Amino acid sequence: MKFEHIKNDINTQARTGKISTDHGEILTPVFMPVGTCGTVKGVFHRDLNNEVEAQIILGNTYHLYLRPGLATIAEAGGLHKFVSWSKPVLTDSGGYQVFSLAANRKLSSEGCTFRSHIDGSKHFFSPENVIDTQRIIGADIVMAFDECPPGTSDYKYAEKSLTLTQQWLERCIARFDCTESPYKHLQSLFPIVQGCVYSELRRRAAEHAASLNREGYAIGGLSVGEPAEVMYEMIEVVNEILPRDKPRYLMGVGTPVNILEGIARGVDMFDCVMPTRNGRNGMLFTSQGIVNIRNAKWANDFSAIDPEGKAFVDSTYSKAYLRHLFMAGEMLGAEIASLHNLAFYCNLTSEARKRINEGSFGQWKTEMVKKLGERL
RNA sequence: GGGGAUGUCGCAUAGCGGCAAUUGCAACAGACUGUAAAUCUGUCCUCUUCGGAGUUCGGUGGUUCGAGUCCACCCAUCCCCA
Repeated sequence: MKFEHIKNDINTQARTGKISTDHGEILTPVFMPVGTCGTVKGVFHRDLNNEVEAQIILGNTYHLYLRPGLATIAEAGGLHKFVSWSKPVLTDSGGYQVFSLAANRKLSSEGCTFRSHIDGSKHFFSPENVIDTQRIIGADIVMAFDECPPGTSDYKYAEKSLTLTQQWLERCIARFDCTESPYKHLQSLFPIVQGCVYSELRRRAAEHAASLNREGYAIGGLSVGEPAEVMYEMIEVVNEILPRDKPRYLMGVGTPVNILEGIARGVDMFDCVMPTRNGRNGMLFTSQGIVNIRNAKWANDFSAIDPEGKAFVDSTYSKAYLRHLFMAGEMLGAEIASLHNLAFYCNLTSEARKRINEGSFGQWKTEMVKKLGERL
């Protein structure tokens, strides 16, 4: 993997760049649709390519390991082939599931024992086997195995958690560097900077990660319950330290405004379930702000879903029709909303790239944040 | 004409002397940030200063401290036999 720095914004820390992988190039800043179980829920790959213009999608180690299982993925020749996606893939390590499925797991310095949410079966993840698993899945970008503490954690717990994450990171790297892709394409390992909401811990984590000299870095453990302002502050602290010539990935974030604020602080990569999950639940991110399409006020609004939207669904279908689909429980509604939201997100980052390259990012960002509303 | 059954908050249901009244659906609103989510939460007779207050279970009377629940008559609907 190679990262080429293209342009720095004049007024902010925003920058554009190009990541080159064996499965193609990624222009940054980029939004990466989440495809946890080998599918971006409700969206055809064809539409991810042509309508959303997704450059890379995510998969999840925990979910794919449990189902369909590594044997199937290996026999298929890796995840790309299994799911018929020829562009880059990034896999999350399962660290987030250690957090979100906390009730079913037991942490130790060795790793994490957990019970499957599918059938209750018992499993064990260690930094080593999580790397091996991601090798088999064949992700272009592989994430370190980390612990993602809640945003409300106290300093003591956050520090302890960070120490564990750092130990796991070194083990991940050791394993990664003595193994190779079974499919002969290059893979890269990104460390994850933790440290909760504590600047001191974030600095410590960023310095440690930076010293390990990897091809890219992630900022994890944000947007997990802390106020947005605190998240922005943590991004600033970390990006001050992370090397400028490597891509920075803010994990799991966020709202359109979060993304713009992240870009302004030097973040290059984002992923979030919001466009798909909220879309399935009837919430649209549009150029005119938030639309809860199930609200009665749209019942007879025959205007386009988003007059400024780039995806075909935006101009093809009306708000009234989309509301009807949701009220009737028709699955096409969720599909249209997911496609629209993803296109909105990817168009937002695409526009950000254009503005940064033109030198007008700062002003545009301020206007967009105002337009999209404080809620976002 | 004779016999039987049933009427509860939009619809459907529960309710068998202490009830503003069960549950489902519908409706209305909210939440969702490295996906255990096509999910979840709240409201859903009227008014409310969220403490309550006022009117309800086809209708009218009655029994009772107390009636959606028991009794009488009436009205409506459905079924069966003529």
